[in-house]
Amino acid sequence: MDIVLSNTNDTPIYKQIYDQIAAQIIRGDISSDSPLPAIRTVAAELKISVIPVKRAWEALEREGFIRTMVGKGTFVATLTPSDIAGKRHLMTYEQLSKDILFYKSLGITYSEMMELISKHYIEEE
Amino acid sequence: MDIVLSNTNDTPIYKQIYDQIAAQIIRGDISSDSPLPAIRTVAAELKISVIPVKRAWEALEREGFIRTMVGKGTFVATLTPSDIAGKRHLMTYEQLSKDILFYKSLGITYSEMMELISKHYIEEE
Amino acid sequence: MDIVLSNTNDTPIYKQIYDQIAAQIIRGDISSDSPLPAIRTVAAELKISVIPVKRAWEALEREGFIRTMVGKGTFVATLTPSDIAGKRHLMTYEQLSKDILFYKSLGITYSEMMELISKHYIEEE
Amino acid sequence: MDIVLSNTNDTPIYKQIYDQIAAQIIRGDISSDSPLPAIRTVAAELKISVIPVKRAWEALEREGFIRTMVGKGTFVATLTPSDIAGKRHLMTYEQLSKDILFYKSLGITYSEMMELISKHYIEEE
DNA sequence: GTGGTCTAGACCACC
DNA sequence: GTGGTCTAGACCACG
Repeated sequence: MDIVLSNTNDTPIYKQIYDQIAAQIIRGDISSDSPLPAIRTVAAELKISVIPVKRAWEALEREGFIRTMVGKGTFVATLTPSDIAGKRHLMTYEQLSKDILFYKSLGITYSEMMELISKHYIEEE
Repeated sequence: MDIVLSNTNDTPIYKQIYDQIAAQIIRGDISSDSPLPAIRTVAAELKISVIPVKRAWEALEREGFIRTMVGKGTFVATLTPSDIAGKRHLMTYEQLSKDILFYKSLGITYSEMMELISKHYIEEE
Repeated sequence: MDIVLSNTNDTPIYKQIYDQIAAQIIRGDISSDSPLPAIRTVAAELKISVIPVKRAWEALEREGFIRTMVGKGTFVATLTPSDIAGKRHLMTYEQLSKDILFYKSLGITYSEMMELISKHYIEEE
Repeated sequence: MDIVLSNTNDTPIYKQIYDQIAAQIIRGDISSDSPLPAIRTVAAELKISVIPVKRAWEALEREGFIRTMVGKGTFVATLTPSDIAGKRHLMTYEQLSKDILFYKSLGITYSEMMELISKHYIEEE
């Protein structure tokens, strides 16, 4: 479980956990059907309460990333490549459309956008 | 005052107002020194309380977009083109870097990103 | 009437007028019994409404700086040197005690205060 | 939380709270990272609405005195001595320069000023 | 439990 | 008329 939490960030803790696990599944860092650590273990490792971890797990289950088997633990769902592609699309689409609208509303043109993206992608490598 | 509020959106009302007015000033839709409608007028038009309007106005003043004269009203600040460019940069930069990090964490490559942007820019025209 | 108004300042206009005229009387720039310009004249010169000028005049009269003679105009009151000393004391005392309390609450010591004052008095000459 | 509110004072409640908390942090009466009471607790203790308390907290956060963690509470920021010195300077400088200008406009000389300060500092001890 | 936001109404100072 | 501040109450998200 490679999870890094940030306090300076205003993103809620449960969301940070959700995003990072979802990303790891989408990227294939965690493979289908592999077991996830127990909620309490994660909470202890991250030195936080179990509540946000539980909320993240619930969200992951709701979105089909993981499945819980009572008494046995939680496991990454059985995902086909097309499942993963679909989920990846889902996670990018919503935020992206919000952002694009925002940038367009500021009068950012397509070419300016392209330039900004390139710059950031290169800058941060 | 072209302001459109969304309830389905989880963005707070005052932030929606702030973003839209700031965008209008940045785009030049509202010119320097022109008066803004009274906060109570805006509140009435949008059928909301004065509080979120007031909060938006306060934020706009804090960021130098407008200036308030008690008893006289609020006015767009006197902004030079470079002022505007600076504010535009400020409003895009922070959000963008957050977003880029998010997309990269999902394993989105540079070319995929470019593709997504193009698609959205074209799609929504 | 040497009056300079500031919009950037959050001090109300009527108070700015009041303060400046009172200061001119205290300093002796305007002598006892000399006539003040008509309210409308001042308003026109300062390019503001008559209302704040009127409020300033009322405050000046209330504090004994000027007296109004209906149909004849307003005049600086007849002030003895000790009257002036008293008024000067009045205008400094209230603000000063507020300020001192504020600076003391921030843990500013007497010697620090002295140093700051010296610095500002010299700096701004 | 030693906060004393004044009704006779024309300073808004939220400003009084802000000033006093900021002063306590600057003086070191409240140490870095220590928790502040819940805004609703403070509101109840002071027998006022949560609004002015919230506004004070927001201003304190904006100025870097405290940091808020939703669901956990608010805490004094982690401040180095030089941070504190900087904030102290900031809070004194602006007000002082305003005051000095005011007193100078009344014809108060440097030596008179010094005398007044001494008198007040001694008087109120 | 915590903070974040909003409503509906009120009173005040300033122009 | 304008903005500035406050109350008393409510509902929500987060931990």
